[in-house]
Parts: sequence; C-alpha cells; structure tokens
Amino acid sequence: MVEQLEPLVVIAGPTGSGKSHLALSLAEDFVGEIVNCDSVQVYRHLDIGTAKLPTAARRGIPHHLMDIIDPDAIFTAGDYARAARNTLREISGRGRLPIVVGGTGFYLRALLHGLFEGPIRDNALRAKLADRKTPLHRILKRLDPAAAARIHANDTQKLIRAIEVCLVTRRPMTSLHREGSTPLSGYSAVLIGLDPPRDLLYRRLNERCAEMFAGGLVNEVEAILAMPFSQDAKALESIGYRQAVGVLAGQMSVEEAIENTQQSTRQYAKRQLTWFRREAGVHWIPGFGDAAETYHAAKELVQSAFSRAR
RNA sequence: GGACGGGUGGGUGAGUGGUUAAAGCCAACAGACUGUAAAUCUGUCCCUCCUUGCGAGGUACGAAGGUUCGAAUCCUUCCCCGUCCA
Repeated sequence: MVEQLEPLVVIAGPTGSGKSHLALSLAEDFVGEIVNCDSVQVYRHLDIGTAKLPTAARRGIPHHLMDIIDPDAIFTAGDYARAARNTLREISGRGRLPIVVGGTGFYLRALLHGLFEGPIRDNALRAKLADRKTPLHRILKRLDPAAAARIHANDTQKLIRAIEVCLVTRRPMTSLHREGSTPLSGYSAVLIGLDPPRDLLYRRLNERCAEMFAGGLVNEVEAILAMPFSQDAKALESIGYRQAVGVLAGQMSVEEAIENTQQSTRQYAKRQLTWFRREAGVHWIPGFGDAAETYHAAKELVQSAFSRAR
C-alpha cells in the first residue's frame, strides 16, 4: 500500500528572477498558499530592501513565514525547517497547495532533506573558541579529522560550528552526520528553477537596487534603528541594509551605496545559482518568472505532477 | 615654452638589471556549503599547443630605438597624463 502523498510546489532561483510573481499565478490556478523560504524576508520591518511583496500586491493569497521575527532575532535553518514543516501541514490540511518560494538554498535543503540531529548554537562556547590561540582547524583536526578534511582552514564560521558540535555532544560531528537526517515526508514535490539569461538578470537587479534606494531604503533603515532593537541586529547586515547603514553613518554616499549593493546582489545571485544548480530534480525554466512562457511551462509541470500524485 | 612627477595585465597598485607571465587587493568566471547562509569559504583568471607538467612555445609593463649574456627595471628620442612656474 503506497502512502498518499500531498502535492508540494517549490520555486527556486536567484534573487530578482521573478519567483514571487510566478508563485502568485500558480497559487491562483491551483488554490495555493505561499510559504516564504528567504532568510531575510522572515524579518519584520525589512520590506524595501528584501523586495517583499506588499500585502496589497498579494492578490489575497496567504503568505506564510514572512514578517515572523524581529530584526535582532537569530533564526537558523533548523528553526526555519521546523516552522515550514508545520506550515506545510496546515496548508495541506485545508486542502490547499503549498508553494514554497525562496532563494535561500540552505533553508530549502533543511526543509526538504532535514538537518542532522545536532545541538543548537552555544554562544558562550563560541566566544571561548574565538579567544583560543590555537588555530581552529588544528583543534577540529583533533576532535574530528574527517570534518577537518572537509572544511577549509580559513572557513572560521564552519570550523566553529563543527567544533561546537563535537564539544557539546562529545562526539565527532561526522559521526552524527552519518546517522542521517529526517527528510520531509508525506509530500511529493515539484521543484521549479528559474534561470533567466545572466545579463538580463543582472540588468534587472541593478535597476531594482537603485529603485530600493530611491524608494526609501535608507529611511526604512533609519526607522528600524530608532526601534528598541539591538543596534547590531543581524538582519541589518544583509545586502542593501548594511550599505544603507553605511550611508546613515556617513561612511559612504548614496551613489556608492547603490553601486555596492548592486555588486553584492549580483554576486549573491551567482551564489544562489551555484547552489540550486547542484540541487537534484529541479526542472529548470530559462526565463523570468513573470514571462508568459515561463508561466505556461511551470503550470504544465505542476499539472502533470498533480496527475501523477493523485 | 620651462620644472618636476607619472604612464604596468579588466580596474587599482607593487615591483628599479636575473627563480617576474609580473605581488597584493578588487572585479569577473567557476565551485563548496548538514543550525549566523543576503552568511562563510575555495579555485581560476595573457594567448596557443600538448604526453595536463612546479610542460612547450608565443606575446606583454605608453611607442620606437639602444646598452647588456639578460631590461618592466639603465640610456636616447617621441607620444600622452598630472602638478607647479611662465
């Protein structure tokens, strides 16, 4: 007896590829609800710089996991996966089609494939590690040689996590990895990847960044800084936001901020592409999400997946 | 017209006779990624060829000559740029 699988649509792709637009159209066609999978759109008050779809433009389609935490909160891939899985169940429970939309590959992987059973962050331990004189890579080599072989000596962030896992669990992280993770179950997912021509994408990103600043990004940041949140809010280190902070601090002109944001955004889009290209089972569509051909191709994919699942 | 300073690979900028096809940084391109992921990190980066090697050859430091076994580095002339004096 084969278990009945719930349908699930995932739209991935680089920033600015038109994921939100496509998601909206598909949600209307298939009675869907949208689940955000973007690590910055989860933050409240960060609207302009994240290109968050304004409520008025959502055409009445419910959007989940957007605006769920304050700018100074830490939200990890694990947090995301848990929240998203709950949301998915809820949507499916009401007979609607969940459509996961996002550019954060790591979050998507955590949702779909799960993470290993590791400990959560231990900030005190991390602070202690940062003070150690011994090179982190050497420490990890002693605790977990296999992990040390995989993580580059310069990759401090990943070295710290690996050491943290070893110290907290008193086991090498590699052996925990071997025990596997819990993938999302009960769903049959169609993965759609948006891959518009690079030059057109970059052009669109450049325009969008300039529009963000013209549209009040600096004011948005100023307002956030005036709120009772920690001034070193992690969310404000995101692309566009850190530049806006720089403008307010008098460290750069608006022109420089725009240019810098455009460049960072392009590089980010490139990294997203690298991540998603590696993801298995993605149906790539070589255009923007708001193009008619893309929409038709995507609709067809979803339709055929439906008939298979039912 | 005169006096200095300077012209280096896509950008910036080291390099002042020989392991220099030329540091570093940036950009670009490619890649990695198991709880900070819009983060963090890695590789490639003049051209051609192959037996893909700390391989072979060809070009290259404004231009043209020259000195030298050997020059981005020294000399000469020319061109261009900057600052100052007329």
